[in-house]
Amino acid sequence: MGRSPCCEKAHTNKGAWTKEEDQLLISYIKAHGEGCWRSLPRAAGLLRCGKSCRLRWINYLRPDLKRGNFTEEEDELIIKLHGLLGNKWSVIAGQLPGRTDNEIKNYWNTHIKRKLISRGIDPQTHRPAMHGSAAAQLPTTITSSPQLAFSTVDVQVAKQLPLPQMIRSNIDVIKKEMCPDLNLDLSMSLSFPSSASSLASSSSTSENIAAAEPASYPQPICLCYHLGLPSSEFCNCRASPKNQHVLGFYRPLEEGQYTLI
DNA sequence: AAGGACTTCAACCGCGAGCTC
DNA sequence: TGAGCTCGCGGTTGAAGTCCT
Repeated sequence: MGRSPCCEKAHTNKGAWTKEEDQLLISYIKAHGEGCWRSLPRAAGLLRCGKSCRLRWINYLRPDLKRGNFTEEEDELIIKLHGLLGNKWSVIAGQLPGRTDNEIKNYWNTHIKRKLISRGIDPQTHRPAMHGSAAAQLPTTITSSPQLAFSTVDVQVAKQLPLPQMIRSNIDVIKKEMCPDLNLDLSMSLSFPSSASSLASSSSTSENIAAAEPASYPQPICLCYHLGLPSSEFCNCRASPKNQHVLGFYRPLEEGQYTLI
């Protein structure tokens, strides 16, 4: 029944890693690859627990890590993703190649929080900082609380998927588990009638009908753009075949093929 | 130069999900 | 079926470095 403990805590080192320990870990992983963290320390000749080895490798020793300061673009992307996802550091890190969740979490706490506060923005809600009754009067809806909507993120899957697929994955979970009857079609449009004829039935003036001509509609607006995501990287929005004034979020299938979600 | 205050970030801790036996 | 284990996550800590007086 069960298994033996992952390590003998009494015989493991703790605290800062030495160069020798780093070298042992690097050489072992180079030779054998990442694998069973439980058996790695003994196999590599390290007096550390597997958890500590994993952390050291992931956060510090991995060769694909990007060292150095965060760029302005990375800053802004972190802020936007945090607004969408909340403290899902691993998911956010998945969108920033070469950065770790620990690094982003530290950077958020030491730099970005302060930056947002200096802009007059509450770092938790991403809203203008307010005090007292003004803050209390704000509505608290699901749409104003993205952290809630993403609370059931399958992090394992999300970390490996591009952002649009991750959103799709969460929508599936929310549909199935939370609100099976809820229509979560991720399409949006401005609040104008779906056709001139329908408008004609509700209004008898020719001026209104003329004003509703499709040619006079404004360009459709994309939610991804509104969120500030770089279109080339994440956005696959297309106009709906049913209504050219509605932008739907499309999941990429193969080169040039998309499916509306 | 000294030492106290503040900042940074690597590492630890505890927990939950999922897996194994 | 359920106890126990592994893995990975987010929150927290504390040593080391930097700034300020």
